[in-house]
Amino acid sequence: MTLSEEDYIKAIYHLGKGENKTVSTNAVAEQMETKPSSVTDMVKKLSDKGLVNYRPYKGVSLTEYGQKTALSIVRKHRLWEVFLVEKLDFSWDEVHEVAEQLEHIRSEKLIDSLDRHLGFPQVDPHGDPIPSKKGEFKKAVKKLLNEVPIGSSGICVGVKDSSPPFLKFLDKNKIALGDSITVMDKEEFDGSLHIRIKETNIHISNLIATNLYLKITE
Amino acid sequence: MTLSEEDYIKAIYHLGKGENKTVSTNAVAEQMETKPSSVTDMVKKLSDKGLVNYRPYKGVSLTEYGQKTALSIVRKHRLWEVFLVEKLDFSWDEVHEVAEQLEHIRSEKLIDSLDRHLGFPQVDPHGDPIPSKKGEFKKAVKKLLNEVPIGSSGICVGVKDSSPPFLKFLDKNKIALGDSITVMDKEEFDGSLHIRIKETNIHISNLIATNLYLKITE
DNA sequence: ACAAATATTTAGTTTTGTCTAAAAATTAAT
DNA sequence: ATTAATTTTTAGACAAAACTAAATATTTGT
Repeated sequence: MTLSEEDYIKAIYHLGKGENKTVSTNAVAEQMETKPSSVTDMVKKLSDKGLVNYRPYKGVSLTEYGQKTALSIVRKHRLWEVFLVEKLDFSWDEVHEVAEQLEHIRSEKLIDSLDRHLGFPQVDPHGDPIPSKKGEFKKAVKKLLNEVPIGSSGICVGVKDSSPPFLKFLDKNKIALGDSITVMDKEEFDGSLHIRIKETNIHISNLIATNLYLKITE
Repeated sequence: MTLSEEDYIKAIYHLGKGENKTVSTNAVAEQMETKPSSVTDMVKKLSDKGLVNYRPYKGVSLTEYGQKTALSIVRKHRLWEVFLVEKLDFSWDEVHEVAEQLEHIRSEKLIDSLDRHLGFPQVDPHGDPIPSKKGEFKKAVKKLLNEVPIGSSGICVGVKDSSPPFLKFLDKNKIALGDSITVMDKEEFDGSLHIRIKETNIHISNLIATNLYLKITE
């Protein structure tokens, strides 16, 4: 597998949203920032190698082997992201570019050791699940905080309202993207929530909760 | 800089033994496991880019810019080696292949953070010095243990006598390749040495000391 | 259902890094 | 100091991965 082949496999995987959908040549071209004709060429090669199913004009999907390959790349990418954030103090938004490079390093021992070194993390800093060595992993969904059931926890991944007052509120309450949040309890009366964030419990209104996105793994 | 260009720069650097010697096309070809004609092509390109001085039939050497580049690659390689051994429990002889890949990762922040994370190590697991960010570093020399002055320390990098009895002796005394050894004192009478290895002091004969190589940084 | 719009593929180039075979320069040997 | 041996370069080809422009399918709108 060349670097380029790996990038295509990953692109097809992500466009299929983890589900193994058939995706169009154009979609792949856009994702890869390349031309559709280049995609056609590459997809033929990947098909010859048994990594994808390709029917001209009809699109492309991953074979079982292709999926395994994609999951192994995703696993490496996400483990490196955890490493960068946990061990090297990278922030949430600085990790992607470097992980894009690190995900291509070939060494099974390296990845297994890294996994152990990090304590076998289940999710990356964006709340996305890390596939196991065998390629198993939980699905992640994005939900508004007010829709998260009591007892569940997730990673804060975005805001619905991005007005300065709201962002200022988050800042004052030390709520940041990438933080892990657990819903401890809900008040029936006003829909306000008791949440736990970074070892402290706080109480937030329903309005706040309807403007914060969490990523939850089931 | 492409991966291949980086590999050539590193090869020229290593053939020049850290000193900036002019090296032959053939020597580079052998080091890179490629053909001399390929080297000629690449060396012309590197010359156009200002990384090497090249005179046809006369050989090639690094420019100042080329040396800077080489040192930055060597720095990355050696820092990753330390990481693999110290943090991921790789053994002495497993690190090289993986570090060859990791040394090409491009991110200044990554390397600076890694350096800090590792506690700004001065030498890699083979006892070779790690260039600073600015490209400064101490020279390393390989010496027999009996030639090491009192007070100096180095990394055990090899044996002169590799007979089973000697290796058994080393094993029994918990002396292994990659260990850091400090010479605490010498006995005038028989040339025996008091050395410190892994937090314990032991006493070894002169004969043993004449068969162990240390790498010392001045 | 047919023309127009869009999506996809084909054909022909380009660049990078490699190779082989042949030519030229350098070094060594008598 | 010539010839022989070795080293190095040149010339021409090839594979990978990209591109452009043209041709061909498919989809859409009326």
